[in-house]
Amino acid sequence: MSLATDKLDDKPTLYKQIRRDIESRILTGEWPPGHRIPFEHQLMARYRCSRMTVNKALSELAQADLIERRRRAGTFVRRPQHLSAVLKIADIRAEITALGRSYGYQLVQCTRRAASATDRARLGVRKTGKVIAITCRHSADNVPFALEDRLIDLEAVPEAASADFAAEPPGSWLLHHVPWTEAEHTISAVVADDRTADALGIAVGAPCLVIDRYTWRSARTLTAVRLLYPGESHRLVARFKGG
Amino acid sequence: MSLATDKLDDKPTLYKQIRRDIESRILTGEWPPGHRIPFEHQLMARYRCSRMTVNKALSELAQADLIERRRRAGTFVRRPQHLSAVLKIADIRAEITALGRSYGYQLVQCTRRAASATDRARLGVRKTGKVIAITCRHSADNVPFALEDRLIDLEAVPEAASADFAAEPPGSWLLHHVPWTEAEHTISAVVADDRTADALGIAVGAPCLVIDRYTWRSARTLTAVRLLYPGESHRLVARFKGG
DNA sequence: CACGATTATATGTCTAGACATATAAGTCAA
DNA sequence: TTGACTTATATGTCTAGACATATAATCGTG
Repeated sequence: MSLATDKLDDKPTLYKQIRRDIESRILTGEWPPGHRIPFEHQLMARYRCSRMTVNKALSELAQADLIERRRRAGTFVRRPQHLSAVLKIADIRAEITALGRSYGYQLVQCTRRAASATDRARLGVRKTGKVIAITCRHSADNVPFALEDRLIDLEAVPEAASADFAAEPPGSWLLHHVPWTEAEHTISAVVADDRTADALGIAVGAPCLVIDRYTWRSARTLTAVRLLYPGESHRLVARFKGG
Repeated sequence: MSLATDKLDDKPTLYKQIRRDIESRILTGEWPPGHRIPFEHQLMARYRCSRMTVNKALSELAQADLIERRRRAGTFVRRPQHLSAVLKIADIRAEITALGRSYGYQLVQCTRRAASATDRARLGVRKTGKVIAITCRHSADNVPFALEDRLIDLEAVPEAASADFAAEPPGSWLLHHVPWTEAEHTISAVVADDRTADALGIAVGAPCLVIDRYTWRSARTLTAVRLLYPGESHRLVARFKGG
């Protein structure tokens, strides 16, 4: 699962910018599966570079299975490749709409506070600063899909103070407004406590799949999020080809 | 995480041959982790090609995290990465030893029987044939690591009849004796039932991470396996870099 | 010896071409 | 209509250069 490769604090190079631009359009759903990406010669013109530079960006996206390239036909956005896609997508809205289901969002709670000891541990910061704590729920076809519990470091992401998380899911907002250099996902399992069970409409003690995601920009934690999926219903699927 | 390798029937191109040669030396252990692979200019000379061709091969291997490239220092074989290991490796023994822990294996049950309706559904076959059902436990440093529940279709894998699953874990045996063309992993969460709790030494009702893996050879299911990992202890970690 | 400055070198990116090749689309005949 | 043939075109691979940049090694100095 080699996902992307390069730190953002690298000197941005042209091919990485091209790759990023395209990847971002795909991951946000702006270019849905099946969409044909501009031809290499069009990208050459847009970015005023040689074909090899465009080709390098597209080749890497193809190697990551984000796009499919067909001679004479062009380059197309692939359907999400299961696990890697699920793990890559930082945006549940895109995940749900990619499944062809209707997306719903409810903000449960959003508070701004000085970082508690727990918050600081979670974000890996020492200094006490302000944080935003968000709890919200994502649903697919009006059925609860995932419960999100997020902490945003306001020192690292001051712009978040002015975002309206009642209108836009924090994942989407961050993806569009905040560049990051590194992310880590951890998958585990827990049983639902009262609050989780209530929010997801499942029984207390029912299994939940957990994805913890930490996002950094140059060694500084921007946000920590825990996503809880009803364990029996939601599945991460990865399909491989052997040799 | 592109596990998908290039088709064998591709016209072999030079950069692919270079990539394959190097990959093969790494995977066979001929070039162990830390080994410095030849410099680009040496590979240029060996393959009589331009640097861009060598560079393309090496870049792809680097994107796949098989090698690490450092300016001025050279290119080095990387240690196997964790998530890709978990998802790629069809063999828990390799997974545990890759973590530097001691591997233990206990066969709990191994029966050979005519496929029940449940078995047939799980394997996706219609005809009633013989199957082998295996339950076994893997441990790391003498602590239960995973419980395995496997079904092997004896029609599709007749050689399995003569394997000794008391001596060798079925995953290892299959990996070494049976070629496959496709595999699918599904990750979900459940709570431990009596039997699972007992086998893994955890409480009934404790969360477990589940990996279901199906393996096919040309549309024919060879084996279906469910792996249960104690949910709090075992974690699948994926780390990404942004661009 | 310790440490800062310099240098050599391997990789990183990029160009402006070239020819190869798969294939969608168009053409034409049965 | 259908099948066979042709053509146009987008991607696939490759070259022989160029300059940039990080850093291991070396050198020099206190």
